[in-house]
Amino acid sequence: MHAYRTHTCGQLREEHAGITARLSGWVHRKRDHGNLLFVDVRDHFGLTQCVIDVSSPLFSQLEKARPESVITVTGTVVRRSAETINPRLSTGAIEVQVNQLEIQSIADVLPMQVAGDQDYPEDMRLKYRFLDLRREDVHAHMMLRSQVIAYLRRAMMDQGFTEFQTPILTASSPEGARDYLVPARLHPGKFYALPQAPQQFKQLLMVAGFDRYFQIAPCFRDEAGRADRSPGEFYQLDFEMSFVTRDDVFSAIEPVLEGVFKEFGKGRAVTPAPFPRITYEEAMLKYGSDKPDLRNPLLITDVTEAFRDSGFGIFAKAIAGKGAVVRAIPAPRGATQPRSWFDKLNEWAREEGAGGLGYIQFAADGPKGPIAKNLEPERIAAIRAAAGVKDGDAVFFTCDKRDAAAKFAGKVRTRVGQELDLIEKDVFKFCWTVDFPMYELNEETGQIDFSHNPFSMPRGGMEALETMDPLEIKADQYDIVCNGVELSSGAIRNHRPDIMIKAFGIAGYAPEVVEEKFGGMLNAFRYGAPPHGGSAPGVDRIVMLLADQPNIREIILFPMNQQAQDLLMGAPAEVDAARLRELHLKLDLPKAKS
RNA sequence: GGGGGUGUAGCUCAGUUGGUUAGAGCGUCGGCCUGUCACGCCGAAGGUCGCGGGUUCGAGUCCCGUCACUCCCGCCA
Repeated sequence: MHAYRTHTCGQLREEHAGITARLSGWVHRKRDHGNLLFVDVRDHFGLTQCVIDVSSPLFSQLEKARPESVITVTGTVVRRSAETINPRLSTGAIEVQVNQLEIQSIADVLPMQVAGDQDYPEDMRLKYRFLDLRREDVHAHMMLRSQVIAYLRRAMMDQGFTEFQTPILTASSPEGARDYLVPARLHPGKFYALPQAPQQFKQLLMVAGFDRYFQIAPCFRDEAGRADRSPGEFYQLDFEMSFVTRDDVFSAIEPVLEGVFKEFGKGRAVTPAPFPRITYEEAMLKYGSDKPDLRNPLLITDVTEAFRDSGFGIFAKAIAGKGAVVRAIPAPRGATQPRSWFDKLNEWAREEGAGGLGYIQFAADGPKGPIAKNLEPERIAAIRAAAGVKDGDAVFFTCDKRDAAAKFAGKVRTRVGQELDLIEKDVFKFCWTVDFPMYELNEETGQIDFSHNPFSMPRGGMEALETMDPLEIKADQYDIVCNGVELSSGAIRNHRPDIMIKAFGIAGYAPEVVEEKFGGMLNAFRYGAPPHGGSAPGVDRIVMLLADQPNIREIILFPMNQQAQDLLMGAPAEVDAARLRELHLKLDLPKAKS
């Protein structure tokens, strides 16, 4: 039995001419001239053209091998004549003249082609993922993913982090998303939960004195998918550090992120560390989002005062009545856009659920548009100054309660930036969003709720909790954002039981409840806990950005569809009655739809 | 849970105000072809037009319902 191959399909060059080589791989494409047959043999490494003519007894055998059959060919490597060299192929200077052939695996007629760049429906690609993964682009994305993860591991170790595996079968988390549950056979009626993140474990590792931990961590959440969000499971670069301030966390992770985007960004510019820091408040005002896309040069400004008690009744009434605010979004050169452009955006605004989208055009012969007619000239001048626009520009307005106006202004900013082609290209722009509010007012209940992570340290610690208006307290919490994509959120954690009980008290939790729900963590913090903090950038998101893919399934090997089904393996699936009995489970299914 | 889009050959799609036998490209199968590399040329097979109901002399086309996929909202500390 000989070896399957002497070379890979991406290996042979002109200097190999004259030798005998054996290649194994898939029949990528055949070009059958009747008496002369070219076969491109493909493997993980590349493509090599093999050639055989009708005088060979193997000719008809090879002619019959369908695309994607697996074959081994042996033959002489020959230099191609000058006019037949294929410069687009790394092996294009040579070809292999076949004199032995083995067919290892015959392929049936394919449900989807591997060669070529035809699009296929998502569900077919997932069902035949093994074929899809053979395709050049998809294959390359998975290699990129692997290389990114290898780089992240090295970079984190270089920063002094140690990788640990934390449990997969663990306890249900009391807050956050829906857990995936696993029935515990040995404990009837009880369940394990899959971790939504190794949050508590990594904090325990800090208490245990490991100083700097990281993990390419699988995370499980039973929530709906999105194009950019995998349903079910995803991976984070989870890390945590002891004895650190926010600045220490930033300076540890910034070089890792800058490095991975430089290494795999194909020459695209990357924000150099240190990344800009934007407070949550500033982000909501200027960018209309807590994840600002800094590639977009447009900045939102507040122009509420220019409309207060003004002649433009709709806004003036909203300001006086429900305390609305007005935000201005500049549209450079917008004054020269036709009426239809504004109508189109206005229609879009209505589809987005806004009342409409007001605007002023600053034309050479004066302000124009429905708002300008009803607004005093000095007010228009004030808007113009505030928004920082000049003749020839336009300004859009959103008017609503503070949060809604800010968020919609953010959408307008994005839309106008796209419409006017203002978004910078071929660049990765990073920033930190910092100082998230610790609490927010629940509009339905009137109660004060945690705004994000209840385990973050409030900025100002116990003193802030005791003296400040809860809605004014900031958490020492931060998001890392790249091109408007939230890569992760992190925090300096609250490692003090007294501050934690106080913090939960403000959100309406009695001390006994906190003890009952988070006793494990609290207990650990009572025996000497270092101040600590960390974050967890999403690996899938990083690879998506690097691969420039809008859909997360393009960069995951075996993704589930939006309904959280694995079409290839047939998961989830029913289990037989014996298994259910063993687990002490009885099904109580919803009535089938008739 | 809610909203939008899509659904015609194995795949990508076209299909006119509702009209007679529903088309093209890729793929498959057969024939021809000794320098192609998306080989070329000739031919063939392949369709319950997602499914169900309705309107109509007549439905791929219009209406209602339903299912599937996809995108978005909710959700995702």
